[in-house]
Amino acid sequence: MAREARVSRQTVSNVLNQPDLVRPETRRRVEGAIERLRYRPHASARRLRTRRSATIGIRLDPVSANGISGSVLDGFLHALTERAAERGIRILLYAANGLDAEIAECRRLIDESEVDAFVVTSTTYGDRRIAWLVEQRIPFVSFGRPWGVTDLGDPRYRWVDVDGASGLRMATEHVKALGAREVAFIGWPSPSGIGEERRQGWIEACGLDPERMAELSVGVGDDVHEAAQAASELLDSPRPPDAFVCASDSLALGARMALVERGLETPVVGFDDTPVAAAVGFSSVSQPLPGVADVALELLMGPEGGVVVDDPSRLLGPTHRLLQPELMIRGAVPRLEEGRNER
Amino acid sequence: MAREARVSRQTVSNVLNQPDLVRPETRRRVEGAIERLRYRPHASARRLRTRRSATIGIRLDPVSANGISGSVLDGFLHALTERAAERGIRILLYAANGLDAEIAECRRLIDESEVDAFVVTSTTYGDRRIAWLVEQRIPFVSFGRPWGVTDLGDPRYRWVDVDGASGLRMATEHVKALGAREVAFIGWPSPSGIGEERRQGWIEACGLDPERMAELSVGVGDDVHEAAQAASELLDSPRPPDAFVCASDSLALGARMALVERGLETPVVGFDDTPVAAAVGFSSVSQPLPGVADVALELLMGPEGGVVVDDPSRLLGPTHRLLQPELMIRGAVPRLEEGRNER
DNA sequence: AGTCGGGATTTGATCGTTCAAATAGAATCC
DNA sequence: GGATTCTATTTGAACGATCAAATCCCGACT
Repeated sequence: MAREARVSRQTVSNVLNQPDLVRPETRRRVEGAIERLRYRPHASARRLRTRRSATIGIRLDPVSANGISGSVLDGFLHALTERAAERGIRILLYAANGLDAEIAECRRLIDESEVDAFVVTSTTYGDRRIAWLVEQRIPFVSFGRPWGVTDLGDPRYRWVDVDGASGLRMATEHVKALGAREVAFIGWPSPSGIGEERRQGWIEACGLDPERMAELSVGVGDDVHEAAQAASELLDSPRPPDAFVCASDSLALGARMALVERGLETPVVGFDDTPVAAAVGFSSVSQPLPGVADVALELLMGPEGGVVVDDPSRLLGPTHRLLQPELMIRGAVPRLEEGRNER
Repeated sequence: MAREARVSRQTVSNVLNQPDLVRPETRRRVEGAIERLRYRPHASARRLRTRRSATIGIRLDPVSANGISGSVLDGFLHALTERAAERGIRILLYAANGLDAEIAECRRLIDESEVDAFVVTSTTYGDRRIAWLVEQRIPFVSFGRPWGVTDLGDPRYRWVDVDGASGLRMATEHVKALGAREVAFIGWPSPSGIGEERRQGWIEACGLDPERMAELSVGVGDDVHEAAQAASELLDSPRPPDAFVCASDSLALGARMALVERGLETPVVGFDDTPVAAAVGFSSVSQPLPGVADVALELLMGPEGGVVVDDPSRLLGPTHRLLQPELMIRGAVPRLEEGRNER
């Protein structure tokens, strides 16, 4: 290769990595040779020398754990892979059963220099993985706030998340604009950071007095039938709500089925904009996954470039970001016979 | 490291890769040192020397294209990652818009020695990717038969798939065992290899005369509303069917909603056993994804070991396998109020 | 005793790249 | 004119592992 362009190997390397160091004339000659020989640098050799893998690890968690909203991780993964490719970064998957196994796997990936950093998802209260990563000074970013962590602003912890309260505010205001006056909220029982945050958005926007609010707010497991039952009870009560906003598409689907059963057209809004929402045709709050992926990479590597910044304090700028969701509005699909959606 | 165990670097390498070459006493000493120093071999150095990346590439396709059944790829990916890890193999993601972009990306991954092989999914009629991979002699295995390829048995093409006809046969027999006599089939319009195969299973098991069969078989887009409308028409006809078997969970969900609307309990069976089926509570044909992942790796690397076999003819044994699906049976959930599912 | 055989271990070379330092060449300065 | 500076390019070494060949060691055989 170097011979073909009559230059040294280092010049070839420079053309690829620091083109401005090379005289334009030489550069063209080398580029010509690269083209002719279809030369591609050997990734492993580069990694060995630079001591960077240019690869980010992400855990794929069990499908069963995700339910209908599994498509969120899916969409995120897709966006992340695309955006990372633009920076010359690869995404490596790993799987693990349980926290300890995951920590062990992360250790392996770092020790063997398979990855430079991790993207962590599905964070939980007092997540052990995160404590470990911080302690080991392994670069990572999490999609999801550190629920239960005292210092949300700790610069050693980089995170990006979507503002769920804002999402439910939008959802509530949307159904009110459609004419609803008494908007019910179906969420999960209290000890859920995400659920409580989403409920907060509804509280802020529903405009009901506290007593009525208590009547119209229910918490059930993330399950279609539980949600359907809860919705049924509300609908059969003396003062039925005239709209439902929900903390997830599973819950929204439950509400929707309760409504279908009664032949009602009451609007329902879900959360996560899963394929189910698109297929069934109800509105849903959509997380801006490409944006989340962008920000995640930015928090790891700065506004551009493909090198992971080890020390977050060198990033200049905040080490966490909260993004705004978007409401995907879908027609009410009054009767099944008339319904058609975009696909 | 080598010093710590008072042996040469090569002996350390042997302990790791060919332990039986090393005297047990020495081996123990080296293993002790490995433990003490937490030594882990550097993946890139190994890859550079061995000229193998021990990594398999797989494309993540756009979420929008998958709809409700996106969880199938998800589940497969998870199983594949786990199984590959057991063989010391990693899974690398890539994304691409369009066939040409995908081929370009594959070329890069191979040229830069990022991956040793590919797992191809979502195969289509006369898939160009596959022709290209075969021509370039790049090792790959596809999850999905080569629809439209003349020679299904071409040993240069390794594939694994699930027997959809068998799945629909099981589904049909199941609802008949529940007492159904006239089982309707909701599938996709003809020019779909997968759809036609699944229909075939219903044809074999439904036990109806051709004329009645034609009445009870409908083809619509993979869309909840279209399916609901088709189911509605059948239900409102003079001789309504007493069960539905469907080519996908989207279609099954549509049928289910048409039934809920009418307060009926007619059994419905879907395909792919997505989270939707679990959440809503209808039976569905489940693809054995861990098995598919196992077989895919076996076709690439032989019954065990972590080295991709470049020439399929050295595999001894068939280069393609058709697996049997399993029927996930769920209670009919007669009324929403009583329904509870496992999660 | 010397040689042979074979298992265990070591040595030297190599994979393909980038880093760091050296060199060559041209332009600038005093 | 020679020293100085700067740019463009080359050279030697190193990254950390494995391959292939060489060496060492020990017991068996002649």
